[in-house]
Amino acid sequence: MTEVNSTRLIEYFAEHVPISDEEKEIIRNSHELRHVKKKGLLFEQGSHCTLEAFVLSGSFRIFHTDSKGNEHVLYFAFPDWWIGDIASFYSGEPAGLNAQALEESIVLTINPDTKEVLFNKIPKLERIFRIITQKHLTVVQKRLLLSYSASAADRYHELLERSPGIEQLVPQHQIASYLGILPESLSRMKKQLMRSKGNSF
Amino acid sequence: MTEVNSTRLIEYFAEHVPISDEEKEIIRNSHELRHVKKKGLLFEQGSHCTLEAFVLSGSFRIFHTDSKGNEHVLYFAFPDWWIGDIASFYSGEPAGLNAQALEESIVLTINPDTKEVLFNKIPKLERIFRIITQKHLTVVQKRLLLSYSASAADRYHELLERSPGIEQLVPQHQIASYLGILPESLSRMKKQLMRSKGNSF
DNA sequence: CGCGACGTTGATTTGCCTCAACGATTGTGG
DNA sequence: CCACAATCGTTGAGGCAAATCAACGTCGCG
Repeated sequence: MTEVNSTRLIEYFAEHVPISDEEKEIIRNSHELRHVKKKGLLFEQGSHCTLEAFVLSGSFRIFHTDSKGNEHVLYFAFPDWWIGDIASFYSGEPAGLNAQALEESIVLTINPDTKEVLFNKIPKLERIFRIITQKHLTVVQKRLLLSYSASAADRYHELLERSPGIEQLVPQHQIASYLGILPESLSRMKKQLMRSKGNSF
Repeated sequence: MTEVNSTRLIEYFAEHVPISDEEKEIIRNSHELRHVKKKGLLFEQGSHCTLEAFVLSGSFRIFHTDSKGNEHVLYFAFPDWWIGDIASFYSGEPAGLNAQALEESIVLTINPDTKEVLFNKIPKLERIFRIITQKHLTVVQKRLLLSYSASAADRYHELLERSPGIEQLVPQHQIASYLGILPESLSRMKKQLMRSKGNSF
């Protein structure tokens, strides 16, 4: 079972660099299969985040709860995505993020020590994670700049372009949270957009 | 001359992983020393960003100009920082960022092809850049969440804590730009802060 | 000196928040 | 299988932080 499900992760790595059979075995043995129930938490703010997870099936929201108790979605994760709290994972500090399953989900997890061993055994994996992290960084940088320069409506359109079909996958109030606005505001915004779009016919 | 100045970069790498004399030579030969005049641009929005630069002396602002012509500072860079437009550097797409020297500055630059060769010759450098990128990512993620959850005043305090002395290094209107607000708003905010702080004595 | 860059202040507007109430839908325990 | 609660989206009234537009003083510098 585990072997079967690790297959997707191996394929994923192999898309970046060639992986030998021996290395595949090492990768398989470094990860653990884990089921997460709907609304189940993979890691939690305040506790040490001791895992990074590769999503095999299902979906997650990674969010932060601020001092006023409000939740802010940092990103959503779907199959082939990695989730984790990098700062906590590598430093041992308490996590600043939560990862919650939006539905019944299956992931492959790895802990910090095992990941370090894995990097030592297969150094070329460092390259893959460098590239993944760079891609993630460019997206977050773009979102930061948009949060300064663009209206909520513009950010909404940017999200829809970058993640088509997102509206069918996550409830609207969580999209609002991702955009940094309240559900009420998104609801009003959509009404406005419908009106101006509708009028143009 | 070049050798002398490359020293800091070698030291910087050596803080992460051991570097042999032979490798030092490779690193030296991969980078070019470059002087940048005050207000000079290291790379520019719309053109392919063909360099990453390690700051030896001076300082930079990395900013984006939006469709309305407004500039937004993504970050400031000081000695020991890397600057570049990752997306453009690796993909060849037009850059979305500008890098401008705030003062007379000196950097070491590397181009994409040379960097790839460098990674092949010294694979353990991948690890260093993975770690650098991760650190950068955590900072940007935190700023993104703060832009949603915190007031401009809170973001201002966060900046001062994370970069003490920044006010002596960068003009106030550029700090406002970094915070995502207008210079007028920062000015008013500081007056307010002075008042409430002053009153507590 | 004169010009441009920078910071300040004022008056007004606006995008989004806050608080509150209310249907519709989902799901769940009795 | 129904009854009730929870979740989700919508709508309204009012408020606030920051933007906008405009004017003005100061400083540094070619």
